[in-house]
Amino acid sequence: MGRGKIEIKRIENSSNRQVTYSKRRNGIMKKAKEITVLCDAQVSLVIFATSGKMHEYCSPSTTLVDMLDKYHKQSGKRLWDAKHENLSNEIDRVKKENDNMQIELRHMKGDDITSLHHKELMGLEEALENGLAGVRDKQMEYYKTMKKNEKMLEDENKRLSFILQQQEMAMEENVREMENPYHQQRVRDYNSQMPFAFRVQPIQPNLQERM
Amino acid sequence: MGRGKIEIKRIENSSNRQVTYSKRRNGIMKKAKEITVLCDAQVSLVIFATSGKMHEYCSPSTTLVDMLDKYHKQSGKRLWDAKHENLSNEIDRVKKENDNMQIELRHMKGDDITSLHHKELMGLEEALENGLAGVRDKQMEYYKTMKKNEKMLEDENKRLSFILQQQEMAMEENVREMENPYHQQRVRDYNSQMPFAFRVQPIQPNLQERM
DNA sequence: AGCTATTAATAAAA
DNA sequence: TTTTTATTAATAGCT
Repeated sequence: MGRGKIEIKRIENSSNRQVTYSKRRNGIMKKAKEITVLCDAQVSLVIFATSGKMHEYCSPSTTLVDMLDKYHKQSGKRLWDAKHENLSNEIDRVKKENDNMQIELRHMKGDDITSLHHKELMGLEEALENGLAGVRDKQMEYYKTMKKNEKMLEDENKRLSFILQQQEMAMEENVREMENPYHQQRVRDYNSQMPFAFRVQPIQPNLQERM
Repeated sequence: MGRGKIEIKRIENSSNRQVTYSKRRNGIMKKAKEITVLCDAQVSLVIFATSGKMHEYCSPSTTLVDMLDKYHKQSGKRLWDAKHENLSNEIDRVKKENDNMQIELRHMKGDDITSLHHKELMGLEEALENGLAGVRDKQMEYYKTMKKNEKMLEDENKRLSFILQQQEMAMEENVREMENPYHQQRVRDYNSQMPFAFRVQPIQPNLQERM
C-alpha cells in the first residue's frame, strides 16, 4: 500500500524509518480507536520509538490500570512485584484477624453461641465473669472517689458558709462604723487577724476527680 | 476498504460486530508486529472484547512489565502505584477496625478500663451481663440435654439388662433341650412371641446430642 | 472460514 | 513534519 511493495524487515535508512514509524503509529492509533468504537472493545496500546519517545492509546471506557487489572486476572501473569503481593497477603492476614476478633466479640456479647461446645462456653463464662469483676471493681473505686468528693465538697461548703457569715457580720459592723474615720485601718486589722484557713480562696481546681 | 464505506460508530448487528472485531483485531496485531520490525519500535497491545476475552501483543524485544516500567518513568502517571496506594489504604482501614475491636475486646475482658468513664463502664457492665446471661442460658440448655441423655441411657441400660437376662435364661433352656429334635422350631417361636420393644435393636445413633 | 469489490493505508517523493 | 499520489493492504458484505 504505497508506491511500491515493501518487505517487512527493519528499514535501514534512518529517516525513512522515522517517517514510516510516524505514519504507521498514527495508523495503528486510528485502528485502535476504530475497533473501540465499532466493536465495543477495550484497547490499551503503548508504543515506544527507538528514540525512547512514547505514545499511548487507551479506550475511553476504561483506564490502563483497569486493563492491567483485568489482564492480571485473565493471564495469571504477575505484573506487579512482590511488594504488591506482600500487601495483599497483609490484607488477608489482617482481615482474618479481624474476623476472628469479630467472632470472639460476638460470643462475648452472647451472640452466635449456639455453635459453641461445653468447654468453650466454660471459658467464655470465666472470661465474662473476670471482665464483669474488673468493671465492678472499677465502679466501686469510682463510687469511693465520689463519696470522698462529696465529703470534701460538704466540708468546703461549711467553710464557705462560715466565712460568709463572718463577712456579713463584718459588713454590718462596717456600716455601723461608717462615720468612724479609722474604719479602713480596722478592716485591714480584721483580715490580718483572721486565721489563714478561713480566708476565701479559689476552689481547688482538682477537687473533683475524673468520672 | 470493503464492499462499502462504513461510518465509525458502534455496529449494531451483533454478529457483524463480532466478525468485524475479529478481523480488525487481527489487522491491528499485524500492524503492531510490522511496526515493531520495520521501525525497531516496542509495542504493547492489549485488547478486550465485550465478551471479556483478551488478546495481547508485545514486541519480542521487551516484556509488558518493562514497557509499563518505562511508561511509568515517562508519563509520571502512577499505574500500579495507584493500585498500591489503594491497597495501603485498605490495610490502614482494616487495621484501624482491628484496633478498635481489640480495645473493645480488652475492655470486655476487664483490661485497660482505667481510662473509661462512668457511662462507658455502665454500658460495658450491661453488655457483660447480657453476654453472661446468654452463656448461662446456653449452659442450662446443655445441662438439661445432658440430664435427658442420662435418663435415656439409663432406660436403655435397663432394657438391655432385661433382654440379656431373658436371653441367658433362654440359652440355658436351649442347652438343656439340646437332645430334643424340635429345638429349632421352639427358638423361632420364642422370638415371635417376644414383644417387639424388647428385642435387641441397634442403639439410636442420635441419642447423644452435641455437647 | 474464504472471496472480492471497494475503501483505507501508506511508500516514495516533494 | 506534512501533503500528495500511486500503489498496496485491509476489510465489509457476501457465501
